[in-house]
Amino acid sequence: MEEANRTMDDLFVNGELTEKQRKIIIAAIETFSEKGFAATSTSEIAKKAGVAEGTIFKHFKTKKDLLISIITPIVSKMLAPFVIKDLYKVLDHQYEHYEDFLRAMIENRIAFVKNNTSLIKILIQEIPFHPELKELFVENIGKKTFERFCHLAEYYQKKGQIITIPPAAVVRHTISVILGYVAARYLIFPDKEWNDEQDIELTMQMLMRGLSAD
Amino acid sequence: MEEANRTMDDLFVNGELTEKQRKIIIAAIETFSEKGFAATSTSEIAKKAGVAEGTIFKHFKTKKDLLISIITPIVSKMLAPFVIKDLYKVLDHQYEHYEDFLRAMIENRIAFVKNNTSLIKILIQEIPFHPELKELFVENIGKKTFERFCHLAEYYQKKGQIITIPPAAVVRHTISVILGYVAARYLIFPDKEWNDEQDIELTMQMLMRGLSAD
Amino acid sequence: MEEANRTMDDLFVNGELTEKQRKIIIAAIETFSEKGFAATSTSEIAKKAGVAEGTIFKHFKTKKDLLISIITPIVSKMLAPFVIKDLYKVLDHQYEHYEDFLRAMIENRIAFVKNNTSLIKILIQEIPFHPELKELFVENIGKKTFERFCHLAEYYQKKGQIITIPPAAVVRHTISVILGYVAARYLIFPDKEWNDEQDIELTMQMLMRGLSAD
Amino acid sequence: MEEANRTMDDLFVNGELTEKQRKIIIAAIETFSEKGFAATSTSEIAKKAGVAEGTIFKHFKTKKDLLISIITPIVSKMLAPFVIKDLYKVLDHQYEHYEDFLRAMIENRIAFVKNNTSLIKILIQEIPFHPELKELFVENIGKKTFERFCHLAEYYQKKGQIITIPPAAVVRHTISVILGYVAARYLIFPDKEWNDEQDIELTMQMLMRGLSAD
DNA sequence: CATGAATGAGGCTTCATTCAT
DNA sequence: CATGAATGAAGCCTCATTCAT
Repeated sequence: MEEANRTMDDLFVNGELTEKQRKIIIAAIETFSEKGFAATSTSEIAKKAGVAEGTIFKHFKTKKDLLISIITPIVSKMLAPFVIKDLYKVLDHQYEHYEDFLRAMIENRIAFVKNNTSLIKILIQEIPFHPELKELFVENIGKKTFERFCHLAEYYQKKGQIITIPPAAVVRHTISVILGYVAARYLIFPDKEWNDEQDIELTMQMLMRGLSAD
Repeated sequence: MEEANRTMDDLFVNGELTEKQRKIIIAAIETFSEKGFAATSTSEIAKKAGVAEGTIFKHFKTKKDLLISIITPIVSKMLAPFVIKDLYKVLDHQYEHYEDFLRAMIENRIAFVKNNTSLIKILIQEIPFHPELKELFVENIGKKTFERFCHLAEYYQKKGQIITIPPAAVVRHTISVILGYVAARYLIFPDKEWNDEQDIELTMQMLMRGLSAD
Repeated sequence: MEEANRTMDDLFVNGELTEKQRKIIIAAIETFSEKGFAATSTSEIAKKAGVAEGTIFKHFKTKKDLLISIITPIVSKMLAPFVIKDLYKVLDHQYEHYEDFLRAMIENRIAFVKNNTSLIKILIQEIPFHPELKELFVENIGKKTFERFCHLAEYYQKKGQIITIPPAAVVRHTISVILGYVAARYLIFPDKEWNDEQDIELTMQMLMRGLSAD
Repeated sequence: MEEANRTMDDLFVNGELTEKQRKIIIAAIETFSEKGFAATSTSEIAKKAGVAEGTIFKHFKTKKDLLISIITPIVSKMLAPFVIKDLYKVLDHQYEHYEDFLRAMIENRIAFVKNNTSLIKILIQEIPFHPELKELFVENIGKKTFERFCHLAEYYQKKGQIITIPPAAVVRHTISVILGYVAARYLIFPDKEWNDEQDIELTMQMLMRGLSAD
């Protein structure tokens, strides 16, 4: 596990996981994200984790169970609560402008993606093939987060800062732009040379111009 | 095969494929996109194609060969030339405004995604795990297409229509917004109720405001 | 087919074999002797022979049939009759001494092995696994040839040239020595450097000393 | 496994082989020697060994691995050291005459062949098709053993007991005669009626007469 | 708790053989 | 006569999972 995935430890260390369980999960994350869930064998995970094959099944009834044990925390404990907390904070702090909020947001998201590359890759790869995961994701991110975000958008619309079109459209556009940048930067072409500060700045400009009232 | 994948037939029918080969490819596309490459068994494909398992291997040396035979055409024959031709057309027709170009573009892309949902899903899912595919993709789309797109952006910048920031940023932003919309609409939440015309209109507005000079 | 297997052509050309049949047989001999019967696929033979897979089965009902069609001639048409004719010649010509007979014999056998390396390899490899072949061989070589050889030995024993022990023992010993040399020279270590003339001379000496009366 | 292969147990029992591994090896030896390596299926071996097919591959990475695990011990642990030890013994004990040495030798070899018929059959059958095996064999037997044997021959030549021709020729001849007898007796016609004592005696006589000085 | 030998179902692939053209 | 597409049985091997130690 490289530097990049620092949060992972936070996710899986503090819990009531034993040392072996942690090793298994770490190994599984690494391998799943490299080769995909279906192409990863439990024996490979066992070897990489330094445990016996049987040990995996003592802790995770099934290979799929292991996948779910990996994905659930990101979705339900990390993404959702994270965002939600932030959103509350946002509403409390009352960022004066949508732009301020977005800047906080984008920083936040970038940090998250940076620290969880492997996990996010797994999430993206496996969601389409596992209905439970999809539901988990849609319910948490798709519904709760999206809804709150919409309220926020409305709030800034009422303040006259951003155009008054259906807030859902604002939100989707905002997410498109941010995720588009983050995905290109960290998932698709992580090895290209990037000028992070400038790129973010430009992206913010284009996004804000597109949304600002007037 | 549902309605949605109409272009597929264009891709795999006209060629010098025999009936059986076509059936195999169709079945493979369907299954790969539903369950993923690694989780699909050749026996399953054979059954769905109404063919003996051995027949698959008479036509495709390897299971992976089958995957490549499916993906190569979308990447090299469809996406790239498609876009490139369009870009030429664009330069010939001399769309007066970047917006006109974008509207043509977006329509074009939407049609393409609509008709090739399965293939695109496979492409997205499998690229991370197959270096050859990744290279194929990067070389064709990432390089050629992106470059031409940049030239276009510059052209409209010189005409004073869009902000003068590095054209690459303009292009990335444009792609983000378009792909973000298309992905959400056709790949991630195809079953949500959408108001296509309005959504596209709004997206275009936000995009154009973000990019227009002044 | 290299120089070494010249007789093969004699064996399979003159017969009523069509061109295709000959090509198939030549290809089969080459491959069988290189990789063994069981490890050779009919498709490989077809490719090497430049014919369609089906063509093989038009001419040889079965893969095994092809093997038998290859081996039978060496055993029944070549080895046996060859030897037998020679033996008659021997008895006619009335080689004065057993040694003269042996020298003729050894030359004869060496030429035979040299020209039929591939075929003999196949013969040796496959006989143990195919009872019909074994019987074919035992009947023709083991019985007929051996018997005649014994009569000859007796003949020279009566002439007082070789020791009077059971002729079968004389024959077996003679064959051991000759085959031992030939096998080492042409089958087992064909690539070692050999001093043919001297080696044969010495072998003959040791053999003759061992057998000569007194 | 019949009586005949008693030594096999010595070869494969004492090692650190588990019971299952032993069963697999025994079954493999039996089947390989009966039908040949290529014509033997792993499922057949499993069935005969009373083991699941997968178990074979837990212990031997590959079918070929199984073959090598069978052959290596005969070549490297049995033949070579056996002979070599004997040769030392020979030189220590200082057999007075080459004949004494040969008698010891022939007895020794016969016992070996008797107890390892199956293994030797496999060895002979498979060496031509597996370069690694060939090298293994040539290196151990062909080189080391042959060389030592030559020194011995020289030794008896100097003692004036056997003819002074190149020792290599003496050795090859000796081996021809002994192997010729042993092969005929135990491998080719094991079912013929043999008069062992007399046959050996006669063979020895012919061999010795052929080699003795004067 | 942990191990790893054992399992047998199933995966990919090859093969001898058939048959319509 | 020849072809080669098609077959399905069988081959080698991998895998998730179990269980006795």
